[in-house]
Amino acid sequence: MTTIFTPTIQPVENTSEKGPGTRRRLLDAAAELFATKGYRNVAVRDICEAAVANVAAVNYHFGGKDKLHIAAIDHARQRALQEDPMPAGPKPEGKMTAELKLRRLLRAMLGRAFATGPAGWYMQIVLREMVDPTPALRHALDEHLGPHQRRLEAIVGQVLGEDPDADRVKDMSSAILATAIYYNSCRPAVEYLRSDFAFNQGTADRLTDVIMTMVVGGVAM
Amino acid sequence: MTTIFTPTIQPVENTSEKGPGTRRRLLDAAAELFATKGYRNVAVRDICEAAVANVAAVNYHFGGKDKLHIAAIDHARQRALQEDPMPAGPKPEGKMTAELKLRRLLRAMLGRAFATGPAGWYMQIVLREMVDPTPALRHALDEHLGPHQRRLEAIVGQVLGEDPDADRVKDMSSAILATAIYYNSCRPAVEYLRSDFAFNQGTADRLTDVIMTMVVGGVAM
DNA sequence: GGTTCATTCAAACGCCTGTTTTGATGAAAT
DNA sequence: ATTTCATCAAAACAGGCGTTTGAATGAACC
Repeated sequence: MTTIFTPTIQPVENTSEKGPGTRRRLLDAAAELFATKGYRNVAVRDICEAAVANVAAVNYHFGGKDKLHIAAIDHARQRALQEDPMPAGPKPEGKMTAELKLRRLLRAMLGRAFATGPAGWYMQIVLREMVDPTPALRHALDEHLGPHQRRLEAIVGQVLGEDPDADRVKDMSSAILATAIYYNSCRPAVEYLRSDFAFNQGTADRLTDVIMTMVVGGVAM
Repeated sequence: MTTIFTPTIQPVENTSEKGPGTRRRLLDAAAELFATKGYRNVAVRDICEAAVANVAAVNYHFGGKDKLHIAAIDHARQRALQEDPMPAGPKPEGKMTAELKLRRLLRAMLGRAFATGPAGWYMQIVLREMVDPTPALRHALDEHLGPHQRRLEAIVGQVLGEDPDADRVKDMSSAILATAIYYNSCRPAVEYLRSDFAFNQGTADRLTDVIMTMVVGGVAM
């Protein structure tokens, strides 16, 4: 029984020339489509067409649409981190005030919520999981959104000078997350309700200011 | 050509005994299922089974799943208003302070976002339209969420003492709406992220306080 | 009794979905 | 030269979907 020891041969992922391999093209196409249209609104055939691959490729490389979904979530984070390594990074956060830390994290969240292209896929695909859960919900919360939310709560706790487990801290953190979700997942509705609303980085700056004044205003009770 | 004048005979909607007619049962079942599971996650067969009706009934009475969806949205408002006529009603709002008006509106939004049963269907079904638009999006925004949002912006404008069209007013109003959407549309994720979170009216009270302190704190700049 | 007509029903239709099958391809190993 | 094996591709598959069909029902009206 040598088969047990065959190391499932990681196929070297085509480090040669002639562009990325099929597996990588599927991950890119899936991440983009899942992020922009949502898991249930994207057919496997759409992904394969976008990736210039055969319909059977998804099942061959990933074992099913759901497995590809989970892989695409992790892949989206890698793409986002290599394009925009801003948050979570061991930045010069050491001596920043809590308020500045919060401002930077909030700005990064909104920046990604507004971003188009690979940098925006990650947040879009994870936030979609919250508003319309799929079998990948637990993975997204355990590996991605959960840790992020705890980091947010820790900073908000510092700003408010309260225990990170206090209801008030968690409620305010949720309000911040909620705003990111809103602009990220309700984009068509926002564009219809506020026709003058511009989804650009300047707006992200303005919203950062508004929310920061609300949070630090909330400190004064 | 007498046919022109036939009044499309409103079938009296079965005012007699033996329970509501098929059309009404379909509307109730559709409103509940669309609210709890979402338009795309509910099959016409599910609705008909819940309404104890034949599969063809939806097309006979409404002309298609999409038409039933729009009718169910309007029906859900009627059900909500007759169960809980709180918001929008010509209450003694005349002499209230702007802050109190806002508190009452916010409390009503959160109450409905948390509500289970017919009173909660309306907000759930409309907010779902924002995070996962369907062909009924324009109807939901024009007839339901749009007017509500303008009312919210008017009150926030009064609280902040600014023009209701100012960006700051609209941004804060959006943050309030975003919070309602969050607790309403991300319920499974919230329950997983905050296992101690209770979806009850007491929590709605607490959240009302938190958000109010953030908004009025934001006044002080 | 006969006619009309809104309503209900079982069955089927056509389409789209994710998945599987079967065989071809081509480079690497023997 | 032959075998091996990961990869790809075309076709078919089974199931679910929204919708349509055509007949049966049954009360209202002449």
